[in-house]
Amino acid sequence: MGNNSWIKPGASRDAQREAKRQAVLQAGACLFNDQGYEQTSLEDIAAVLSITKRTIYYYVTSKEDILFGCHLLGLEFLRETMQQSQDAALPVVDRIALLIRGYCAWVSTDLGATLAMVREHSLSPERRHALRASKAEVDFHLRSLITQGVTEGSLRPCDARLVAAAVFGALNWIPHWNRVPDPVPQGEIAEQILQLVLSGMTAQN
Amino acid sequence: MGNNSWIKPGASRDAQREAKRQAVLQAGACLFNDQGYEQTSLEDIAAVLSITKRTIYYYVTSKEDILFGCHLLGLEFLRETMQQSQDAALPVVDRIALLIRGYCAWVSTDLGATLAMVREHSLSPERRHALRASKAEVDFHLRSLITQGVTEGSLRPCDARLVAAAVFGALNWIPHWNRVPDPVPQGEIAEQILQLVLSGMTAQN
DNA sequence: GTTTCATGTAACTGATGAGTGTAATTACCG
DNA sequence: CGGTAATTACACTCATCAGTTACATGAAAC
Repeated sequence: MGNNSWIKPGASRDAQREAKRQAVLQAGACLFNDQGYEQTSLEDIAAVLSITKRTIYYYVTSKEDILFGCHLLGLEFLRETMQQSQDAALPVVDRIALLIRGYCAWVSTDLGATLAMVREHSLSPERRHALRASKAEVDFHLRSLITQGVTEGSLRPCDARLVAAAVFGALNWIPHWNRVPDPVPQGEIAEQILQLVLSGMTAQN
Repeated sequence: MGNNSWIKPGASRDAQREAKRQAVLQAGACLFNDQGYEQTSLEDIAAVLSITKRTIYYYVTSKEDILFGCHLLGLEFLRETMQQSQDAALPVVDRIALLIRGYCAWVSTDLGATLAMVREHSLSPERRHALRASKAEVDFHLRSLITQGVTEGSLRPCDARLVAAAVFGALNWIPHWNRVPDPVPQGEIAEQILQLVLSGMTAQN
């Protein structure tokens, strides 16, 4: 490949192959986010990587494969973040804060943003369902944290489903407005959202 | 047209023409939201209206025209809502509540949801910029309300730009998850979001 | 040093869908 | 009624783009 900076000379062929496959996914994610999935041709992705369309098919079997690959890989990264907030020893509020900060960082990456930016219509029904299930898992995780907080009294009573949807809305919307040029550092966004969803915008008494 | 329930027999030809044009936009918005803009063909829209593709071109000049028409018409409806929250006699918090409730109702309509669901890539640069300007106007409206609240002390100090983005994220995300079957009544969503952004989810002391 | 992997070339297929031309037909307004 | 507006039928062009074929070739592995 043209700018073959990602090739690890010491790695095995399989590892290199996987690294290159992920480079395709990464480039795809970036373009999908910028131009939309439908507006991105495989030639576009090939051009970014300085390879030919034919070579892309050496690593994936279809365009949909790239999109779904982005989703799978993205969700893999998210899973790491989610696990930090599973630590039952921490107070619920801290766990929610961990989740929000982690999700915010994640959705600010290309692979994370793809989950929030590209709609599911271009996937086959099976893959669409699989994807929805994974997303529901994340959603359910926050919901159960909220429910737990309400039960133990640290959170005010609310409809956990709707509040979780609102929080994920605020987070998923980030890549829609925080684009180049001049993106706001992801950490600042996380803190503002955290403050908002934990304490609201109203001044205390 | 097939199901010509929208034809007002008493109306003038021009008024009927405009009514039918809006029926095209409405049908387009509905399909765009359901299937995505790219995945919706003009034949699809024609089929919903029980007319032919050729007839659609009697009312619009291009597919992009339909999308942009949805945006313009949708923004027109939003403007009514926005004006309610302009009433300077009301407390800032009440004005924010009016805006959130109104926006929530609006984004739950087909024409409103299109603004939040369909990305701008399919529009010409000029139209894209015009659209962004209109959206920025709405964004700026909430920002200035927040700034005002912070200045007068009714709202806690915060980055108005980021908080407004978070609120609109929560709102714009609604049509992404609140689909048929089994949609949550729009009013319930508004109340939960209001409570969240005004007071947060943490229990008071 | 030869075999397998990786990539390029370049033309090709096939499907899809936007948008048009034209003539004929139907509805309806004055 | 007569004329104009609205709509259909339908064949057609044109562009784009995913995915393929077949062959050549360079590079790394063993």
